[in-house]
Amino acid sequence: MRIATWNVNSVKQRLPRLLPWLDERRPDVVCLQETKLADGAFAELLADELAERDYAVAVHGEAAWNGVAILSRVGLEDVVPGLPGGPGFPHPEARAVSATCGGIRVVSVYVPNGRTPGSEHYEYKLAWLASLRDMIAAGPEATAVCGDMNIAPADEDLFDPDAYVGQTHVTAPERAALAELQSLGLRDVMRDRWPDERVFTYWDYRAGMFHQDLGMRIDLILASETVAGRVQASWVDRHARKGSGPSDHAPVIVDLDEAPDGDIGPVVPPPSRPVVKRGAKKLPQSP
DNA sequence: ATGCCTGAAGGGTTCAGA
Repeated sequence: MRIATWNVNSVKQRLPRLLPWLDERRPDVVCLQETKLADGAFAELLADELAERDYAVAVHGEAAWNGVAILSRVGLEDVVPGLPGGPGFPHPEARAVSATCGGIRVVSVYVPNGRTPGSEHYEYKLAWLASLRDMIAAGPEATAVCGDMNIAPADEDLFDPDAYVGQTHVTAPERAALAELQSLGLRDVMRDRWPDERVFTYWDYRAGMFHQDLGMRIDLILASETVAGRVQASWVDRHARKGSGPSDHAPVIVDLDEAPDGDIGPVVPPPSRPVVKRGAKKLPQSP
């Protein structure tokens, strides 16, 4: 069973990349973020294309901003939009959707950005993460929280830690909130598999950041013990960040043993990129 | 010059993203 998560940065704009990617990677479960479409518009755009590919769909979106979805070919039950009782800004936003797929409680999340440490939006981010933790704590053991956490778990997840001092995504309260979520027994399966690898999932569109591999690892698959124990492969699909019209995020893909159809899928793929010593690369400055 | 891209909304420019 193959699970993937991808912040597509507008599913409408990403359609020419998303559909071929589904056909190439053939994930069983896909968590999408930043769909940026209301549910009706999502269905109008994608319902037929996804049905052709045997995907059932759970969407929770809004026009223009945010929006999450789960696509599944291994069942889609007990769909819950949002974080019940969770905070808003000021109103609840479409940043989470949960469903049970192939026996796993799958949650697609788009954690608030936070904008500036100490701001209202930052407090909202922390409150939102606490609410997510509460929901996961009340759920079943077999769980996978997948999505754009908007937190780099450690300095190793940044191309240049110095460039992020004082910024969101790296502050102690954000990392503590993530650690609290993980303390429920969720493992960062990507980092477990590649403990010393330079591996990023997001690269700014500007200044050729991707081509210099100046990025961050903020898209995670957090799996409970029984799920993490089934991981056969875990990688970042950097190919999806290349070429024309990419999202600024790359998908994270995890393969579990015992796919429902008995097919474990492709053999273990190569690491996301060759081992490169972490350097003190700096963001190129404008003249 | 936080706005070197990109997307979206609503107009001909602003805001958000991380």
